[in-house]
Formats: sequence, structure tokens, C-alpha cells
Amino acid sequence: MTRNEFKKRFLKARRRIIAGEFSHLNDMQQEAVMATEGPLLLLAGAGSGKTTVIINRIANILKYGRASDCDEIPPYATEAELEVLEAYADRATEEIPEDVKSICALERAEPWRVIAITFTNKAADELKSRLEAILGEQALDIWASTFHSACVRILRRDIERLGIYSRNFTIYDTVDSQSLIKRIVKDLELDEKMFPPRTVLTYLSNAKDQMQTAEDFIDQVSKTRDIRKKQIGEIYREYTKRMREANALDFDDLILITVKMLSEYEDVREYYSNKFKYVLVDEYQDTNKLQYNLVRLLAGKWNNICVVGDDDQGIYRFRGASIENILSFEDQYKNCRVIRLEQNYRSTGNILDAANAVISMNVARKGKELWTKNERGELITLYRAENESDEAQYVATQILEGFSQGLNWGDFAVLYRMNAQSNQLEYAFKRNGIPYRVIGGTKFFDRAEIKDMLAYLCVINNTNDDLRLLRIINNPPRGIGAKTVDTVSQIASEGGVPIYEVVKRAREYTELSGAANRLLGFVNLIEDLRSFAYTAPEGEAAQDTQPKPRPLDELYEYLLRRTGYIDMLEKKNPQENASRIENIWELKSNIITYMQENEDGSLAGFLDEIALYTDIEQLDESVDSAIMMTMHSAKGLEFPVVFIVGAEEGIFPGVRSIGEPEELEEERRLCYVAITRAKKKLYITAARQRMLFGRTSANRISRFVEEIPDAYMDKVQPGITIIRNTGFSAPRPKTEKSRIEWQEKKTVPVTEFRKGDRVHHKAFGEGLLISVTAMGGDALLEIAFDSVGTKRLLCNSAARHMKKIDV
DNA sequence: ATCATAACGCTTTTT
DNA sequence: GCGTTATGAT
Repeated sequence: MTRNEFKKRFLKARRRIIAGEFSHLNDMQQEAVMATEGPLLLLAGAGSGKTTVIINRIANILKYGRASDCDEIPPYATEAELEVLEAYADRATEEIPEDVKSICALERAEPWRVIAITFTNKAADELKSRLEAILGEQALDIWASTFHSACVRILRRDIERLGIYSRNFTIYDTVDSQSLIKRIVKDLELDEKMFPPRTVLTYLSNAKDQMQTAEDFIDQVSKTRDIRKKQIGEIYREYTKRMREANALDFDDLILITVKMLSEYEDVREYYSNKFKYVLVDEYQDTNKLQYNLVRLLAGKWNNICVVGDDDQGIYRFRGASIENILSFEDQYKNCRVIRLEQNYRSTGNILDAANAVISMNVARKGKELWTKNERGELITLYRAENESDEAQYVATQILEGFSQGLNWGDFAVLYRMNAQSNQLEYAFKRNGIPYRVIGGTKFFDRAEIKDMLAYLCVINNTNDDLRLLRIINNPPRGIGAKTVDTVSQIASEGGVPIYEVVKRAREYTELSGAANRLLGFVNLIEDLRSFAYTAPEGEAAQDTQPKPRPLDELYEYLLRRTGYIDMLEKKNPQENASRIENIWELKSNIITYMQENEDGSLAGFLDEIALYTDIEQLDESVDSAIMMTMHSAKGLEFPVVFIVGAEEGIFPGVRSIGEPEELEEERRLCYVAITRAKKKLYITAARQRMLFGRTSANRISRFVEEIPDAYMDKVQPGITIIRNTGFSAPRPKTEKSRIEWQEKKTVPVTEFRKGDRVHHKAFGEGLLISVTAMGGDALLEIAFDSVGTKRLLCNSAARHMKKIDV
């Protein structure tokens, strides 16, 4: 056999074996999995098995290295090995023995040479657990993390290079950043109305995205006459100064500083770019310029960069994401390959076609048409409601109907454009006894009491953290009033020292003589907490090892006792503060969870995790309940039944996007995202009239609905949904004629149901009516259902799903 | 220092 | 329409 012929046969057999390992994937997916080398752009439509491809691609890299994507064979390959391969090539679908795999492999990558970057912790967690499921233990060494946590990891190691920050830097979240800005605006004596913290932060964020320092920013605007921008420049400068003094980094800084460090320090760059032989980035359409730069630097050495995304699902332009990154990837990486995943495994034909129809109206896109082998499925139901409460009731009714047919509550998701829309829906769900969960809205970690507790922990960790220090210096009240705080922070900023230093030396300043005792009391408290935190518990201290830090939960309990925070809440208003106290204990369970998951977990580590992981309470999937959330939060999720509510001009698309072609395209992408969340059934609802922000308006139906061909839709009008007597409501009338007939029927009288009645509810089954309480024009029914427990329903809503049964 | 009332303002959101 | 915040009065 010539060497050439040998090589050919070897390659052929090897390829068949590797392909066999991924034969459960479709052709395009397989191609993507096997294209391990060089730049790869993976355009993955909604529901096309994107994460599966990422997982398998990594598995391929670890198992076979670059064998699936090159024409090289090991120089030491023998004919005996070829025989083994060929013997297995034909039955490649079975489990392949390890020795055969290693004949195939060419430069297997160690797990720590792979970095997979995602946007959300949830996505990162999913990636990690799926990797672990197919790769076992070695998956733990893969860097599967968010942009931000990857940067924190890098910075904790190397940030001291820059000589500005120390390793134990603090992370500021958006709220922290905003309150710092607020302080600065005050201190610079600027008009607070002209500089809302949110807006200013957006400017800073954009500047950082362009890698502009405060000085760059000031330079740039100095040529203009825009005084406001010049002042924003001043704010930026002051912000940077104070952040440095506080040894703090905000979310943008985490990435910015990492990029700076990698650009400026060749040895650091060399270390990471050499380390990461394979770089993968998920949701690439949502990256901003800074993130693009980070990825570019990390992948700079090996150029094995795979970005996965869908230009049609870019919905975060408003926060700086640049869809350009995906649209121009091919220009940036000239020799890159492009693979499209267009087969959808999630939705029915009707739903998918509707989504395709809508998104095809956009101009700025790569062009891609999803298709599916799934059945056509049910038509999309469009419901034109009278007003928002009719809309909500309709949704509730459909859910009850679905539940009575055997679906779970968790199979339903209601998607809206803005959080403010959830109110009416919540009412309707409550009235009808539908268990639900609202995702988003006010977050656990944004609550005042939680912020307070974390502020204490932050100060223990880093006494230079002025912002957090100011938050707790008089909380609980310890007689340090606003005036004292002002004087202290002024002295501090004049001397360029942390506030804590001034507080410590209160006696040295005549201005503070009056408050000195109380200030020193505070110092005492902090020092006490600090020494508690970093001293080993009794008996465990070994003389030859360095002192072990105190377990976090003990520190936390000590903190609660020593500060008297809970006592204060209880004394003040035990009623109102009950939930606050609950939250404080809830934080303790977070601490315990953290300790269980991180054996050598430190206070600093815990604070990192908290700073970057803000949605801990989110998904408790153990409880079966319907889900409500914004369309944005729904990205990446899927549900059997989806309701898109408020499909009206002015709401969706929102007022601010109408007349702005680019914004409108973003709204349309959002619509595409929303539609493609649905697996089996999609409802779209729109109200003729709606009250929002205290104003009633009549809106035209959303243009996005008009963009869906009628053939995919079933249009439904409001019928009278309340029936007169016993018995269930008939199917909703669909024609104008029957609708009018139905309008003759009357509201069910409150007296229809009595205490002690046996009732049958369409969704909840049989039960006993325990009490009837008149409430306005309605009645609250308390019913002990045989199988689902006791529920409280409002008669006007529930009656249509209920009848009395004779005993 | 704390409470009351007036005033504002309000996409979307992750880190 | 509602929830948060700013300001002033006690």
C-alpha cells in the first residue's frame, strides 16, 4: 500500500467513525460540530438545536482534537491501526472503545483549553451541566461562563499589574453605579434634572464601549458647544476617580479593564491567548464592541473562534449590543466558514411560517428561512379584546381550558412588552385560581434590606468601599446624621483618602469633635466584625497554619446580632417589616447554598457571585405554575402554549420605536423571538382600549399582526363569557352572529352558589363550597377542592367554569 | 430624625 | 394609576 493510499483510507475511516459519534445530529449540525479549526460563524435559528451543537462541538474537541477537521494523520500511524479503524468504521453507531478513539484523535484539547462564553448565568449553568452530563468530570475544567465572570476570574489573578486596583476589588452593580453618579451630580452642584443617573450611566457605558477614557471623552466634546456633554465628561472623570479610590469596578469596567490589560501587557495576553486554544461565544448578536474586542484578544493566538448567533434575535441594541458584530464577522475573519442551522425542532409549521413572515419584513438581516418537519399544528388564535381586563380574562380562561384538558400550568407562558402590563393579568390569574409566577420586576437583590446586609459584608471585605459604607454608616440609626456624613465625606475627598480613614481619625478633626464618639462607635463595630470574620472559630485555630476565616453563615448571624438590624425592624413596625425580615433570612440560605457549592468559599468569593448572579430566586421549577414575563426575558426559553398580549401599535411596537426604522426592526426581531417561543399553540391578543399609565387610549392592532398572513390565523372576537345557569360555557362563539346571540345572556347571580354546595369546576374538579363572601358586585368563593386543595375564586370570573352538582 | 404629603415619571435588561 | 422619592414640617 502506498503512503498516499494509506492516508486516504485512514482519513476516510477516521471521518466515518467520528461522524458516527454525532450521527444523532442533522447534516448541518454535524458539519458545525466537526468544523473545529479556524473561525466559524454559526447562524443558528430559533429552536435549531444550537446548544446541542455547542456541547457536541466541545465534546469533539476534547475527544478527537482537530482530527475531524484536517487531512493530517499521525506520523506514527500503523497499518494495524488502520485495520482497527476500518473494522469499526462500518459500525460506527455503536459505542466505540477508547483505544479506537485514541487512534482517531489528533491533538486532543485539554478541557482548560476551551472557553465557552455566554451572556447569562442561566445559559452558562445550562452549558455546564449539559457538558458535565456527556463529558463527566473533565467538564469542570472547561471555562463555561459569562463574559463578566470570565473577566472577574482573569482580573482577580492579574489586575494588580495595572497598579490601580488591588486583587480584592469590589463590583458595583447598576444601582450602585447610579447612586454614585447621583452623589457626584450633587457634589459637582449640577442640576439633577439635567442629569438623571440612568442617562448619565448610559453615556459612560457607551464611552467605555468605545474604549474612551474620561479624558478622551472630554477631549472629544471640547470641540462642541454641548455644555451638557462637557459636564457629563466631568462626571465621568469624577466617577472614574472615585471608583479607583473605592477599589471598585462596575460591570462595564470588568470587561474594559480586562481588554486594556490584555492589550497593554503582552505577557498576560500571551498567557491567555495561548491557553485558550478554542473559543466559543454564544448569542453573538448581543455582543458589544468591547466584548468583540475581548473575544478577539482571547482567540488571537489560535484563531479557533466559533461564534453562534442569530441576527434575527438581536434585541439588545438599546444596551449597546451591536448586531454589526454578527453581520460583519465574515469581513473580520476573512477565511471564516459559515454554517446555517435552519431546521427548527421546536414549533409547528403555522407558528414558524408566521414568524418567518414577520421577520422577512426586516431589511438588515443575513437572510435565513427556518423550516420544520413538524406538523402544521393549530392555527394561531388572534383575540381582539375590549380592554385590558377582558384580555386578561381571556388568557385566564384559555389556560383553565388547557389545564382541564391535561396540560400543566407550567406549559403556559404569557409574554408582554413591558412589566407594567403584568398587573391585569395577575388579577385575572388570582381571581381564577391559576398559580403563576412573574419573572423579572423587582429583584431580590435590589431590595433595600438585602442591599443593606450586602453593604455590611462589602465593607467588611473592603473598607475603602465608600458607597456601601455611606449606606450603612447610620443604618440602623446610630446618631450619625446627614451633616456629619457630609463633613466626613468632604474631608475625605479633599484629602483623597477613603471615608473610613477619616472616620477612624475622627478625633483629629475639630469639625468632627461633636460626632467623634459616635463615629468611633461605628469604627468599633466594623473592626469587631472584621476581626470576627477573619479569625478562626475557637479551637480550630492551628498555630502553624494561617488563620482560617470564619464560616460565612456564622459571620452573617453575628452581623445581624451585632448591628441590631433585625431588632430595629421588629421594633419599628413588626407587621410591615415581616417580609423584610424574611428576606434577610432568605439571604442566609443563599449564603449556605454558596458554602455548600464552594468548599473553600470566601467572603470575597460570595460577594463576586452575588454581584454577578442577580436572579437566584428566578426559577424554582419545582412548583407548577404559569409564567409571566417580558418578551425579552423569554429569549432562549420555550413553552407549549404562548400568549403574546398587548399586540397594539404604541405598545408593541412601542411608541418610541414608531417612526424610527432601526428601532422598529429591533421590535420586529423581538416579535420574532416571542413567536418562536411557542411549540404547539400561539395566542396573540390585542385590546381595543387600554389604560396605561393612567391614560386610556384606543390603539390600532399591531402592524406585526398584520404582517402574518391570514391563512395562519383564526380571529376571535369577545363573546359574552358569562353564562346564566349551571353548566359549562359552550365553545367561544366565533362568528359575529352567534356573538350577538350570546350577548343576551346575563351575569350569574351571586346567590347562585351557597355555602355547603358541591360544585364542579372545569379545571379543578369537584369541591365543597366553604364560604361565600359578598365583595362589591362580586362574591369571593372559598372552595375546598378534592384534588387541588382549597382555592379562593371570584364568582364573576369563576362561575363560567363551574356548575353546581346535586348530591 | 421621622413622618407626612406632594411631585414625578414611566420601555425593554444582563452583568 | 401606582410606586418611589424629595422636601418640608414637627
